[in-house]
Amino acid sequence: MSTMKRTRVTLRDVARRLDVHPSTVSRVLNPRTRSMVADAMAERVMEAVEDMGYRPNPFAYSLKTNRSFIIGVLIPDITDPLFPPIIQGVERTMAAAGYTTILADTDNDPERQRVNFDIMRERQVDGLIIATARYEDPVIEEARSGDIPMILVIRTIADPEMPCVINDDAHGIGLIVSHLAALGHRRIAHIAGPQDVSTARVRHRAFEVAMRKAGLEPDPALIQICCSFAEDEGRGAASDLLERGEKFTAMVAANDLLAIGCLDAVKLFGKRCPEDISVTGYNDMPFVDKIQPPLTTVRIPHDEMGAMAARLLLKRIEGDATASGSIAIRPELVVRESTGPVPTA
Amino acid sequence: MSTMKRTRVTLRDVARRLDVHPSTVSRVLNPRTRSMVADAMAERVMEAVEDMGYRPNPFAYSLKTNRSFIIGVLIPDITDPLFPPIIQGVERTMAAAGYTTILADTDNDPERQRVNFDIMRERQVDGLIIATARYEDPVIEEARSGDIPMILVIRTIADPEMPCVINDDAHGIGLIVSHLAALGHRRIAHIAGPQDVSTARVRHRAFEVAMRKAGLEPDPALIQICCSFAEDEGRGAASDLLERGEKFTAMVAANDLLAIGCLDAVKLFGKRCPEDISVTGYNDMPFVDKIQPPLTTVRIPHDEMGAMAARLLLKRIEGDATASGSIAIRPELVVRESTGPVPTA
DNA sequence: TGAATATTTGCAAACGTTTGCAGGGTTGCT
DNA sequence: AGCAACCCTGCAAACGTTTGCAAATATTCA
Repeated sequence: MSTMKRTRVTLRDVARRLDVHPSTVSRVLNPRTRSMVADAMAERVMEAVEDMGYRPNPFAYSLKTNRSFIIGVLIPDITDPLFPPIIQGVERTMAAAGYTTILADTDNDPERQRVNFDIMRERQVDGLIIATARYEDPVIEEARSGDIPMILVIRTIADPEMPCVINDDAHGIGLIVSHLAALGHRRIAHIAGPQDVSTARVRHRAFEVAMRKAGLEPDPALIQICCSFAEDEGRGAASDLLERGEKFTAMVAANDLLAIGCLDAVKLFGKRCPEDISVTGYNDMPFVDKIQPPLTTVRIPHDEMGAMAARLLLKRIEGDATASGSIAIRPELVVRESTGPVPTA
Repeated sequence: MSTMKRTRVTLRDVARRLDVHPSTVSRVLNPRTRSMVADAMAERVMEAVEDMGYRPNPFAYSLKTNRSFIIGVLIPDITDPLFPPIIQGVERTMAAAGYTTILADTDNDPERQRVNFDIMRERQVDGLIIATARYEDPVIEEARSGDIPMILVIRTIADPEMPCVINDDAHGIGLIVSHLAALGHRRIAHIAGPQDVSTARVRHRAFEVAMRKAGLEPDPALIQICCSFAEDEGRGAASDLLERGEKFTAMVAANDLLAIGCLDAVKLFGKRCPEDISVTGYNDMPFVDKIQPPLTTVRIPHDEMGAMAARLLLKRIEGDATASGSIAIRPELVVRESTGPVPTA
């Protein structure tokens, strides 16, 4: 075996060695055309392919067929613990189906979202999984009519026709609110997320309807809207509430990161959680059971959602355009120590 | 503007429109050959390119040039909070340089590492950033002689010639041990990581030399070796120690995840941290300051390391093969509340 | 002015596949 | 035996670029 394998072995090389035409080799290798060639020949071909260590050139293939077997994933911020499990779910099921995943982190910036979207388009990805959707998202809207299949995950857009894999936010918030109501809380604050992303928006609405359903009137003074799903935003919003001297015994944060910020604020103002104020999160992200106090939150199976989105996308790519339909997963409540009975004031 | 843009516009299309040869257009677009064509012509070409919305076909380009402008990243487990910042660092600097990043999660499995490595090879990546190296790693060893540039990050292999971006583990462990020694600890346990990865191995050795340098003799009975960097491994190892009734006042875990497991075990056995036993981690991963008690650990700038690895790789890809050399970053100690003075027994 | 040289563009052959079409050889059927 | 039907394989034209070489034109210089 020569150590100088200058150039990779090509379809033509193996054809030459067998003294057949390249197309024959090609046909043997392609399952769809495999049956066109005689078994004996196929046998010989496979042997030579094996022996020579032939590997198809993906560029030539893609150039010819316009299929890249690459799918793109758009993530708002990969350091947010929410997203790695999703990526993992996507990557696994895609890899199993023979696809490679290319990743772009948009840093929560619509401008970078657009740029990355274009890059993926130029790379001719076979499909796109998007976790960066804003509620009204021009990039996605205008790309919909395009030729490239895409699935939203976690966040969706205004148009209900858009295929997506999300969780049932209304249900999740319902669980939280009735949990708190059952503990006797009546004055409950809501630390809402950025209203241009669907999850934050829906959770906000859901909070109000859940309150009413529990026989409580949501107080506008107790609703704070944050600009992003970040810890310090949560801290700021909760501090605001506390500073203004608002009266409340529980805070429903739109996500775990915000909730952690709230916890900070509670400590900062010399209050205790849950004795003075209960706090809840959303997502049950990793390690949220290790913080002090362990956070009551809502669990979403993020990896599973990634996998589902991938499967949905595969169906679309493989032409089953009818196989549309979105999926909304039912989250479950996980009660820990950040919620407790309302203080007997 | 027709809404039916059936097929993307090609180099030939814009050439035809200008009544020039495709090669001319190609030359205008390529910075290296740009000077070959007259300015006036170049002007016209650019205009047409702009106007027709021409985008080069990456497959054709790659097929011709054997350059993919794709780099691969091999990660052992993307849900380990250690790695997202690295990925982010890599992705950002690569994107800025015009490269796309493809990601593979090997799930800590050598077999999957090999498979993913091969896939990337077949995809003709221009370079590889590898965070999955084991100390003796046949896959990497045998790929070294290959044509494809690669940089290790975080973990390295036995051969010191291999280019990598790591942290100075010996220094980091030194900081930890002298911190504990200064607090009066004399019987210090070490919860080591899997010895087939360089970080765990080096930290283990470093622990012993740091102990001696502090005038203490490391007790083999106080050294536990875990099979993976996982929480439950840490819990198991620490429980073992406690169950055996070993006497010690501090535990140096090889990383934060193991440390969290240790903390669990301490609680489980009715001890308090840091009053009874001090615990330290390594990495200063996100949220480790929020757990109870906030963890004393060693900080590594993961995103920065990702970026450095990317820059190093770019240099190699761009032919500056001389620009080798590895980088070892000096970590810093961050003291929180999981370490305290030795209990006055 | 004429030859040498420099500048600009065109030509055509790749790069490694896929695939419609056609031809040659077998087989089956009447 | 003759014809149709089939099965297998080869042929050649793509796919959209890049690039060495040649040709044509413009410039320089003595």
